[in-house]
Amino acid sequence: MRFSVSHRDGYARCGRLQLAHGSIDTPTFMPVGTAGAVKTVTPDEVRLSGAQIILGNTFHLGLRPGTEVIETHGGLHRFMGWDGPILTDSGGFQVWSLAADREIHEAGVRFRSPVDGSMVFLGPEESMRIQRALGSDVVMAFDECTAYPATREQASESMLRSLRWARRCRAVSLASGQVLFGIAQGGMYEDLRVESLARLEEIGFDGYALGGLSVGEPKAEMVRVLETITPRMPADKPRYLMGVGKPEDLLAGVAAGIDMFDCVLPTRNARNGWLYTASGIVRLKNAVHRSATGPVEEGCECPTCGRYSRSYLRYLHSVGEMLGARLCTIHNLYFFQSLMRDIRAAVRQDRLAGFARGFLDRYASGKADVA
RNA sequence: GGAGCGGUAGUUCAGUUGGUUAGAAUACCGGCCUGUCACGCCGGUGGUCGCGGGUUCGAGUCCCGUCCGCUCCG
Repeated sequence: MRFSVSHRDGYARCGRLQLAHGSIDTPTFMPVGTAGAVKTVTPDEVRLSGAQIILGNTFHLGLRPGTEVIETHGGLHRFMGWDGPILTDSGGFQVWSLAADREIHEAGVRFRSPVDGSMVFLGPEESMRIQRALGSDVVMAFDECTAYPATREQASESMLRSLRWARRCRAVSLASGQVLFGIAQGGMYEDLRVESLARLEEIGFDGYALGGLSVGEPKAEMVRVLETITPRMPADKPRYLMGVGKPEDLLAGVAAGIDMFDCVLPTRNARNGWLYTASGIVRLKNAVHRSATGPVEEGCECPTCGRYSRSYLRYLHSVGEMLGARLCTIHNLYFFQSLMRDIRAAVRQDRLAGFARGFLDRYASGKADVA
């Protein structure tokens, strides 16, 4: 792995991250392909949107189809037909979001498999073993995502456990070319976050992530933690804000010094009829688009906007045609990637603050959802 | 011509021995979705219970008449 920052604009920075399966421009947005697929679209379509790296998930892929199947293909890249970089989430978040029937022990977590209902166990060593088999470029440490709200004691205990687990993850040897990122926790307590980060650095990781944000806390809380902690993350390593976010969050994250983001919003929202545009969100379900012959976004260069009207997309969505979900996903992926391109250009030219103001003005106008 | 069954939300239907502001699903309208058990979740509008009488403190529910639909028998 090689990471180089080529330019800074305040805390914001742009650069290049070289991984086993290719290089990516940072700041970057990673589409989520949890179960070995960016839902509804092909790897070629993902690539065409401008995405350079995608996510896979240890929890889901380990449960089904299982590492034995993926290993017969030589790893996740060939299994799913994506030859670019892949980052795999460790499964820690799933253990948190699938709260039912889970028991957290020092060794790891026992929980009910959503696949067949049996009790399964996942801990740091298991997560590393699975991610090694998947062959992802970036392996994430197995952590415990602290719930919100959490008392200081809960946040501290959870953060310290994640730290002990991080040390165990680091002790497992990965395949050649794979790099390991540590995840800072600490809830909304800044001093706990600082401690988490410092002790992760002592262990030493190839990159550092902020976990446990955008888990239900008020936006101002997230921004506060983001802005105070990010500048204190190691400057020479990639910084990853996990699970975020909305366009406005990406701008806030980059301004604070984040290099990597991932979020399900562009893909999930597409399936639910929300389309992102520079002038706000187009809610396809709204009747104003019933007979709208124009594209989702005037001037958008994505394949969807090039050929299809809002009226047609609304119709496809309303009747549940799969093509609707595909076309909307393609547009949203394009939108997020082109936003990141614009952000990188702005950072390179020392005008991120101005760009953000202009973007947010227009984006918040809500003009997109009017006839 | 006779008999039976059925007419309740735009649609398909529930509505207990007659008992408060008649429900559901779906459709329609709107809101939400942040390391994806998620083509999902939440909410809202919408009905002179075919029509007209009657019994009753009270009728979607019981009685009479009438119209419409389906089935069967002549």
